[in-house]
Amino acid sequence: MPDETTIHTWVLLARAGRTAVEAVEAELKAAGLPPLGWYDVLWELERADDRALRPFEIESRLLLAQYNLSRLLKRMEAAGLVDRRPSTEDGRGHIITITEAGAAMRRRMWPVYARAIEAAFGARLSGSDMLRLSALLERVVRGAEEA
Amino acid sequence: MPDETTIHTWVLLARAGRTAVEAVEAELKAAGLPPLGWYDVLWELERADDRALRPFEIESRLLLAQYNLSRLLKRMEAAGLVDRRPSTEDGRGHIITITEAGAAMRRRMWPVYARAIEAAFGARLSGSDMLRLSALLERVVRGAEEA
DNA sequence: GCGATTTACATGTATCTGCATATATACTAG
DNA sequence: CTAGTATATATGCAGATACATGTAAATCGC
Repeated sequence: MPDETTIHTWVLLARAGRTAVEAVEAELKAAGLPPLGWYDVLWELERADDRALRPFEIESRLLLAQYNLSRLLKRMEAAGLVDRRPSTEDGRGHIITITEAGAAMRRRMWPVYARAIEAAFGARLSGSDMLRLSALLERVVRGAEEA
Repeated sequence: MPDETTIHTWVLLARAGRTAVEAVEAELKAAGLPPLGWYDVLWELERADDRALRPFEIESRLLLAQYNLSRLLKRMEAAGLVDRRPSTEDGRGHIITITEAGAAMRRRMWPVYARAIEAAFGARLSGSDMLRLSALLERVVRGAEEA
């Protein structure tokens, strides 16, 4: 059973994660831009080999539920930010690529995203504290991956 | 603009918070219990004076959107876990109290919740690291409250 | 090389959330 | 007082999410 400190820290972690994301989402929305999930997909695609990924690859990288990603990609395709073509190697599979409009959208989102991170989060900790936090969270996240 | 470490830490924070919550939600669901939000409301009520709070008080303590809480309370009332009566002091207001069934539900949820925290989170950090993480998150959360 | 299982992805349906707005009461200025 | 504004709560509607399940192709066991 967890001790008091662990419980308190867990609650803080949940709250800090939620408010951090909400702050960024609010800025994106205020700027008339799509939500964070769209950015994540665009970014994964842009840095992938050939700017292309299979849905199941995006799913595992972003820890999204399969049905959730399926519909997210449908919306992004409808918005013209990604393209979809059947995989030649795997008859079940699709290949998702980022369009030029998708890359442009990601470039428009980034400064808003970055400024929101700095304002809602970066400004609150010194560089060395940020490194300490990073190291601790890294261990929390890595532990979760195993399970 | 944020530096690389800040961005990386922000992403870790968002991911750690989300997976931490999801791990607990999954355990609650597997045990046939209501989601975390219900627990939070029950807990706030139980530790409040007279085990009663106005909706707007719950809202500010849990950082919930007003319309979201309104509907959450409706569901919990339908499930018999809370009671609602009009406020005598404020004609606009309601007073929410926890029922005996609500208190019993919270007691049933707690061990599942606690075990999930320990497994998904507590076991990954030593006691002293947990204290360090707590102190850092505290500063992140406090900063967010100001804004 | 064929049935059984697994993997990749989609979708119907129910529930939840967000947004805008409604309703009613309280407060405040003059 | 009264008009205007602010606060407390609810709700119609649209969009997003969760769950269960469907479809199709790949892989595995024998």
